[in-house]
Amino acid sequence: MSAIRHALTIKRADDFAQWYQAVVSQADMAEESGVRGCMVIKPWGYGIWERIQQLMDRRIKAAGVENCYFPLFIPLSYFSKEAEHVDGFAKEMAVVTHHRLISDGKGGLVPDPEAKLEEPLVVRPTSETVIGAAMARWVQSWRDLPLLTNQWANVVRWEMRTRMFLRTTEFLWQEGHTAHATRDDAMVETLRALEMYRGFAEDVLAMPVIAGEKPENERFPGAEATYSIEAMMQDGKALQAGTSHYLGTSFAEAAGIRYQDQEGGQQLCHTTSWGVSTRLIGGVIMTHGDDDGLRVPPAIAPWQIVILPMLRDDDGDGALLAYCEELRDKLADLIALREPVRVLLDRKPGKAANKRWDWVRKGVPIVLEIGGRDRENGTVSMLRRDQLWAENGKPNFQNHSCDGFSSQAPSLLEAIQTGMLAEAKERRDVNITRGIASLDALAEFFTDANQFPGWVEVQWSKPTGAALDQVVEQLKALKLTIRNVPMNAMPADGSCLFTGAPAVERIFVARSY
RNA sequence: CGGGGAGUAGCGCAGCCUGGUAGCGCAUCUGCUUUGGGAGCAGAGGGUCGCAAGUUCGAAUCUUGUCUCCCCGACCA
Repeated sequence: MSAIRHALTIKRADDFAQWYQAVVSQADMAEESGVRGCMVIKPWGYGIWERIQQLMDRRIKAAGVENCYFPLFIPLSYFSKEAEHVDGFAKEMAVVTHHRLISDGKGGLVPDPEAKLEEPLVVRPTSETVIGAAMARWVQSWRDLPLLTNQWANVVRWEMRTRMFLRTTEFLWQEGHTAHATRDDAMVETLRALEMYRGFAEDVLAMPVIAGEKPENERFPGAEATYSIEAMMQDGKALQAGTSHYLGTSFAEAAGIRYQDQEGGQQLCHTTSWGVSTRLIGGVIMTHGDDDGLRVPPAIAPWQIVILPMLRDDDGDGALLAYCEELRDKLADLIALREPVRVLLDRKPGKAANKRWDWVRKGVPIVLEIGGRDRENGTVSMLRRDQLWAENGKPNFQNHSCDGFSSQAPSLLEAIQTGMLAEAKERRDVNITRGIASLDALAEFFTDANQFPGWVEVQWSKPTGAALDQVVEQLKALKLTIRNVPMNAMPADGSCLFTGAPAVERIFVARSY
């Protein structure tokens, strides 16, 4: 085993943070941009995002939600209409104050004082306010409801500490915004979006998640209820991978989103918002990556199968390439995971054995290396990314007849997809601990010696206000946070870990990103 | 935003303390030999040392400022 020469030099177990960065760069997903906290997303990383976008967009539209696009700039005054909302975001907003530059006389440029904006524009950190203003125009009658909109956009939050894909200053996301006649309708939509995210994470990203409600202290600024999906990373930390908010009527009140009901009265709308971002890619890395780099679930792999011809710069190359092209065309006609198979014939110069490791680091599900002998015998030499190493410590190549491989390719890709989910699910389940009943026992469990503690499910009495603040402080001392209250948990049957009062529900407690 | 570390060739680094106009490995290019599994030998190209001021005859090296990245903390939908 120790003879294995891994494709990365840093291992997960040695330094998870460094390993994460190595995957991002070695898989050629993204790089630094020179702009604080902002990244350049390279073709492989962006290709994964495009797959996520495409499949998520399909689900959004299937729910009757329509795409729109709203401005990047939001007048500052829009924010001041909702007090909690502005408090939540004030500290991290980029502000545009001028619209022209002039020479500073020293060869540089400075904002022209003459060109100061009357009202500063905020670069959107999220679009509730500007979309709310539009909704106020679009909704007049009960017949206009529900109003179901979504936008794919970039947003900016001036975070103090950034990490590629997980928390960048600018990030890409989708934000759904809906308006409804009643609280019940809005809650149904909030939970529909949550369930959409849960299903997407598991079926598409092969990333098991816990869907649940966030505690009061973790709510979106201005929301009445916030729900999240939480995924467990391989270091045992939790990643909030998507959120859905029931906003009540406070945003409707701030923006004036009202409708006339069937009795002729004016009513405030109940609104929701929900989003997932490029952070999902960080989740995929930390769920599926290994000591050889990324592993991309087939559903979101820009290329699912890469063919590497073993060219020798001689007369045989033409026939070999023709053989590979024929195979590529055949595979591209197949359907796997309900879409045409995405197969690349990599004709770039270089030895197949070298290019193989680039694709391993990128995490392509299947690599086919094909040489002259394969062409003569009608075979392919296959390497599965999820079964990379043979017991002898060498790459685990498997030989198939060309026809045999083609006929199996769709089911193979589907098996890799479900296998990755099963593996991640098992790892998550064995790293959830139950039965810890006191704060001391919790502290004991999360000692520094326990390198991969995972999550703990505890029971609590759901304190609010100052009592909740105290709980949050106690957890903070242990570097812990409440992740969420899982939707489908067993009913509580014990006492509160924090207060000793009878417990009312179960919550997950963990370290988090 | 506080504490610590770092920015020198595409990538990874040495040189800096004790100023004298730049070096190693990988990658790249050329040639030859190899080649069914991350090739070998020989040769070559490539850097205003993050940026800006200052000290100096002279700055990668010393001083100050600034930008960016990494780690820890605070913050964080």
